[in-house]
Formats: sequence, C-alpha cells, structure tokens
Amino acid sequence: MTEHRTADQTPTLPPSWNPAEVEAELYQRWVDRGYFTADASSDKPPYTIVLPPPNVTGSLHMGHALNHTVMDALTRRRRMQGYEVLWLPGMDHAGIATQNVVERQLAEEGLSRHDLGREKFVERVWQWKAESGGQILGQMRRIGDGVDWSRERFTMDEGLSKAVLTIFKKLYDDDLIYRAERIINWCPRCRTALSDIEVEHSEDEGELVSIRYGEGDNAIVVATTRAETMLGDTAVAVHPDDERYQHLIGTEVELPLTGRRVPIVADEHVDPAFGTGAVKVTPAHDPNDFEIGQRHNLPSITVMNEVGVITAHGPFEGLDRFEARPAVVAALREQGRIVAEKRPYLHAVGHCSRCDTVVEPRLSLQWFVRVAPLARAAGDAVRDGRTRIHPPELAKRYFDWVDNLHDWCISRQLWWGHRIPVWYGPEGQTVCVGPDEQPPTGEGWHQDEDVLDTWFSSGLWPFSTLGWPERTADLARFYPTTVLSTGYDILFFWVARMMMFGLYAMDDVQPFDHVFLHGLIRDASGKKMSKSRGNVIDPLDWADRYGADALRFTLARGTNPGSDMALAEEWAAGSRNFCTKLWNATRFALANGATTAQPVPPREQLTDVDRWILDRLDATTAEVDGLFEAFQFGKLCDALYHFTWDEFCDWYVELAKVQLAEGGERADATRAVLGHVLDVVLRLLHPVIPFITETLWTTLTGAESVVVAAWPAPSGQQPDETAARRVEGVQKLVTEIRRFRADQGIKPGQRVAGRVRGACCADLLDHVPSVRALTRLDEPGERYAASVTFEVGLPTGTVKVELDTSGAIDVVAERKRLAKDLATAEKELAQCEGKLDNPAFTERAPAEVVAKIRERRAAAQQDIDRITARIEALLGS
RNA sequence: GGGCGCAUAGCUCAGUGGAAGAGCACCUGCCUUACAAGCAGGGGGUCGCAGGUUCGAACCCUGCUGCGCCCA
Repeated sequence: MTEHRTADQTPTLPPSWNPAEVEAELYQRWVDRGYFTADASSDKPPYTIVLPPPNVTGSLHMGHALNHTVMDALTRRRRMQGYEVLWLPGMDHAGIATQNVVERQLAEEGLSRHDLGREKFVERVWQWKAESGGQILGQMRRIGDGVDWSRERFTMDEGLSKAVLTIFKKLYDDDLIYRAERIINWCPRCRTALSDIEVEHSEDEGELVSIRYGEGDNAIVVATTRAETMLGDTAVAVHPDDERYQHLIGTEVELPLTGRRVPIVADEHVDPAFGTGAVKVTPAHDPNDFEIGQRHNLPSITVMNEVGVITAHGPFEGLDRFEARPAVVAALREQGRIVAEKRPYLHAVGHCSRCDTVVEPRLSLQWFVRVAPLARAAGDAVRDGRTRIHPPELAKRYFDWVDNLHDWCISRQLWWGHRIPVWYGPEGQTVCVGPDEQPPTGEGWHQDEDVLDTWFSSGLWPFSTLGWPERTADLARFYPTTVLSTGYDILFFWVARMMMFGLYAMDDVQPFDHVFLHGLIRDASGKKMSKSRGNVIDPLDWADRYGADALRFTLARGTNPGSDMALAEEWAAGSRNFCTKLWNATRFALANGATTAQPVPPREQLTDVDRWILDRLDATTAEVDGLFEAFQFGKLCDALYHFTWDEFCDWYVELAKVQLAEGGERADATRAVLGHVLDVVLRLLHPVIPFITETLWTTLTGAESVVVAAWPAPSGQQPDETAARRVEGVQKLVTEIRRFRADQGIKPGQRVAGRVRGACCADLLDHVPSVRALTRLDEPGERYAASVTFEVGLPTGTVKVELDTSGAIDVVAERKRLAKDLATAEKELAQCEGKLDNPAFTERAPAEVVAKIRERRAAAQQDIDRITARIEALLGS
C-alpha cells in the first residue's frame, strides 16, 4: 500500500489510509534496516534516552503511551538532525509485583513458594518471565517506538546484577549502607518491608478512642486510632511544659489489661493541643513512638507478627489486628476505661502501593542507605544547572524531597530480586562480598536472606544498561544521557534515585542533562483513570481503531508542561481526522503531479500565493523547531495542525487549483511548491505521527525512508510581506463573498454571475480569478444584470462586488447582517475613541500603541460609513 | 497541619500588560471532481468573587471562595 506507481511513474495512493493494514509492516522494515540501532563508534553527536523500565508484569497503559510518544518524538527528530541516537529499552524485575503473580499461579496449584524452596521458586519466576513476561515490549512495537532492540536490558540480567553488587559493595565500604533495627513500613500481606514512598496515604474512616490509664488523681487519658497497640505500650508521654501533667511526670501508671506499670515521660515532640495532650507510647509499632522510646530508653514490646496477628496477652493472642482492635476496646469498656469514642474518625492511613493492604509500622532489622550525602549531591546537580528539570516549577518539589530525605530501607523479604551480598559468620562476623569475590565458606556461614528493593537496581539504569561497571564504549559514548522523560509522579520514586546513584557511581557526572516531566492522564472530565472507576482507556484499543498515529497525535497534542491531560474518544477521532486530511491532501497533490523531483523555481517566478505558503512554511518550521527544544509538544502539534489544515489545505490547495488550471510553467511551479511544502510538513510531522508520514513521504519523494530524512530547517528567506498582505486580502474578500452568499441562501455549489470591481486599487488585480474560483462566480454573460452590490473593506482599499442573483435578494437577511456588522464597527469605534479621548492614554502609552489605536479608529469609521451607505441604499430599494 | 497548583465558551484547555482564542460539541446549508473521517457559513464568554496597582488588567499585587495534587 505504501507505493503505487502507474505506468507513467506517477505515484498514487489508495483512496483511504488504513493504518491497521500497514503499521506492523512499516515498523518491522525500520527495525530490519537498523534505523534504531545506535553506533557507539560513529562520530555524530550522541543523543541518549533510556526508557524508564516498565514493570515486567505490566502492559501498556495510557501513561506509558504518552511517555513513549514523547521519547519517540524527541529521538526521531534528533535522528533526523543527524545525531547518533540511542533510545534504550528494557524492563525492571518488579520484585513484589512479580513475586505476587507467580505466587498466585502457585496457589492455583495448591502450592506456596515455601513448598518449592527458594531456588526452585526463582527458577519458576524466570520461567514465568520467559512465557508471559514483557508483554509491553510487543505493545511498544505497535505504537511505533523507535528503540534500539539490540540493547534491550532487564534489571535481573547478568550485567545489571553485577552493577547492583558493585554499587552495594562500594556503598557498604563507604559506610553509606548499614543494617539497623528500625521501625519500617511493613506490608502484612506481601510480608515485606517497604520504603516510605511505596506507602500511599489516604484519609480513611476509623475511630478515635480515648482510654483512661491509671486511677484517681493519677489517671491520665490517651487517645488512639489503634487501640490494639496499647498492649505494647511502654510509656505515656506528655509535653514537658504542660501544666496539667506536671505532677505526673516521672511517676508510673498501670497499663490496663496487662497489669504492667509504665512511666509517664516528658517529651518535647508531644503536641499538647492534640486530644488530651497525653499520648500512649508504643515503640515497636509506631515511628514517632519509636523515637520517643529511643530518647527515654524505653523498652520495645512487639505484640504483632509479620502477618499482623497479635502474638501476646492471652485473650487477644491469635487475633488479626483488625479483630483485636474492637476486642481490646470491648475489654477496656468493660473496665470502664473508655472515656470517649469518635466514630467515624477521618485520619491518614498508609496503604501498600502494590496491594493496598493497610501498612503496619514494624520494628525490624533491615538494611538502609544513608542518603544524606547522596541526596545533597543530587540536589546540587539540579541547583547548579547540570541537570535541568522541565517544567522548572517542579524543581522545588524535587528540592523539598531530596533535602528532607529519610534513610532508605532497601531490604525486602522476598525471593525474587538481587539477594543482599552479605554473609554472616558463626562468630557474628558480617562480610560484604564484592562482585568478583568469593563468599566465605565453611561451617556456620550463610548469606542474608533478603533481596534489594527493585528501585535499587532501576536507580542504576542510566549507566548499568550501558555496561557499567565495565568501561564500555557505550558508556563512554552515551553517558550522561540527554533526556529523562517520565510522569511527575515518578520524580521521587525513581528520578531522584537515579540522580543519587548516577552522581555517586559516575564521578559526580549527572545521569541526564534534562528531566522532562509530563502530566498525568485523566478521563474526559478530569478524573484519574482507575480500574475501580471503570474509566480506563486502553491505548491499544485506540491504536486499533484510529491508528497508532492518531493515538500519538492525541497524546502529544494534549501535552502542556506542568499540567495533566484529559482524554476522550472524540480527541482520538479528531486526530484520526487530521491524518485523513493529510492523506487526502497528499493524494490530491500527487494526482495533480506534485513532485519533489523538480526544484521550486526562483522566487520571482512564483506567485504571491506560492511565496505566501512558502513563507508560512518557513515560519512554521522555525516555530516547531523551537517548541521541540522547549518540550512544548502540545503547541507544536497545534502549530502543525493549523498550518496543514487551515493554511495549506483550506487556502493554498484551493488556490493551487487555479494555478494548476493555468497549465504551462505556472502549473509546473505549483507542482513543485505543492511537493516541497508536503515534503517539509511531512518531515516535521514525522516524529509525532511516524506511520502515515512514512507512507506519504516515501510515495511523494521516492526516497528510502523519512526516518532517516533530514530534519527541515528554515530557508532563511526574507518573508514577502506584500504577498502576505495580498493573500490576506484574498482570504477576507473570499470570506465576505461567501458570507453574503450564505446569508442570501445561495447554495455553496450554485454558480452566480458577478463582478469584482476595484481590485486594482486594493492591489489584488492578479488575484481576481482566484477569488472568482473560490466563490464560484461566473463571468457576466449576455443577460447579466447585477441585482446586488456590496463593498468589502480591506486594509489596502475597498473592493466592490456585484452579483446577479437572478432576481430579488433577501433584504431582511441583508439588513440583519448589516446591522450586526454596524454594531461591531460602532463598538470598535467607541472603544478606540474612549482611549484616544483620554489624555492620560495619549500621553503615557507608547507611541506605537497610540498609532495603532488611531488606525483602528479610522478603519472603524470607514466601515461605519460604508455600512451606513449600504443600509440607506437598501432602504431606498 | 505544611507546601504547591488551578479557576477563561457546553466540555477539555491555550493565552506574562495594549482588539478574548483553539479542539471537540452545538445551529444552518451543502455529496461544490482530494477529503461527508468532509466543505461553507453561524451562534456562544462580567476571563471564580472583592479590592488594589496602571493611561490600560484574563495577565501584576492583596484578600476571599471553590476544586486538585504532594508531603506530614
């Protein structure tokens, strides 16, 4: 379907664009020809983007589609500009998600991972990956991603695993990794620790229970939303300056249900204004309480196990935490210790970002990265401009985060992932083993059971994928990467981590020069897409029904830096319509001999209309180029849409028909201009809509592929202002005549005899035939009798139009129109005069502004005179 | 509680001090030889509210209201 040539070698196109039929074939051809394969030994300037590695369990959603469109557009343009482009694809191993998937599979067979054992289970995961993982890679091909498949990477690959071990060892040796017993976020369902950012907070309904501890004068009331944790309380804390509790500080109080006595301590961090000003302290089950415990040397009593079941205290033992809560409250109530209950009580509750289970703060022994020095470097790289964040407003958020970072919990109690390379010896030794070292052997030595957070390995992505820690040619050539593109919601998860690791591993060289953060995809009414809302749109469904180009154009067009994007089916249909328009325009041009084989003749041999469209093309080229540099995808798509549809198709193509009809050199020149404009505009559009532009451009030019065509540059030609003014005059005149015809109920196709007078005075003499063609005016015949005349005011003069409408005209419609035009002109006049009558304006406003208002006043006055005369004439008729 | 952002046509959004814009939706008429996935014409806005700065404010400043996001 791509190229049809008839016997005389005139290229033609099928009547319609059927993307589904050709996209796969086009894509495979690009890959086979090696267009996307980077060459580390070329001497072109490098341009590198690493794909944010999608989850191996994942499939392509709209957010991916948007981000991939952005990256594909960026890399395709640079490739056309002659850069050595590397867009590197791959996936991460998604520890928790993948383990969940395989464990579910096992559960269907009635097995748990423990039945298989660690080694067999990991084998089983690899098997799953080989069979069903990475579906997204095939989906990327469908939307046209020009990635270098020869360099595809996976975070669990040998090389990337070596990078993980290398950086772990380096951090360990630099005392930037340590093991400690801390309160961490624990998911009782996944049975693993989570980092802070893997916890999502939501306002949930719970209950606030006020409990009286102690008796009589020594009684103190504490409030909690997690009553069951009182079983593990080891103190009550009050603010040291709180008048109400001075007499109690230092005393002890009996903890109900347990019979234990706990101290009442004074701590600055207690908010005296919240509740009663007294808080229960459970160091083993609350991060703030843990810190209070540290400050006051309190014991930590763990009362829950790793699945959230109470492990102590007789009647409550064996109860799930959510069963224990009401049970504890009931028991306290029985003792008359419940002072108040507030229900429902809205409070922030942390949920596991993977499975939505309520996270339990849990005291446990975990590995941490000491982030302070790394985070400072990550902040500095942005502060001193080595890495630039787009849009810059988001840099503040980045700083707020990296400058206030808690140490990062990196150990996960999973089997799927990079196992922590630390061995423990029989004498309590701890040995961190580097990638090329042998672990200690012998009686009593064993490796740490935990694996590393997936983000630990994907944080290395910009350099581990290029071969680090080996000093490969790719690393030398393509690091630092040029742009990192992702949604702003991933800024902390991933971008900040890559910054920390990149600077640390690569001698303080930043992992990327630019970070482009796009918005999030929402539905037509601005709501977040989610399965529970049922408003998810599948990008591949749109790709199927409207074409991958339409999907991409919709996404690119909606991308405005710093803001989210609403999507609806109509948007995709609109983009599909644009593709159809482009198709039909090219088909028309080819059918009329448009060509790039003949150069566009010198300017002096061209018409005003030719020069105008070439100048507009030039301006559009420059504009689009600048917008690409600024990551303004929405605006550049709009600019191309407007140029293609409103200027090229609506005006130039229509006017070109007149020039083609003249034949001879005029027609030849027009064919060259048509060919040239399409050639350039297709190249400009290619980064965003690669498939249709490839088909059209190769048919038009006969060249190999637009993928490797040169990116257009403005010609440097001085724009022809006179031509632009004349074309503007033609447009206004044509529109006015069409307006008159429509008002008079003359059908669009109906030909009407008429004359255009005064065109010479308006500098439009050469353009009268075009005006006649576009407004379907016939030459006056023998029986011609003008039944109506009207004037059109143009900047260059007034043109008189007379028509033979073969009889009466609709006076009422005409009066209505004139009254409306008059009102507009009068309003304009009043506005201008209001300004000019104000001495403060004429004295203080810049001269050019005052001059402009004077011109507008004169024009408005002329319009009024003309319309008034016309109305009077109409009254007389 | 802390921080940030947004409020412009029915919907989704552009618009950084000098004539209120786009896409979609809507109304009317058209199969006019590239295109009905189209063509031509048209209607529609107190630019959230109240003050202020300025000759001039959608745009700058202050306050208010209503939404949204991030963090705690």
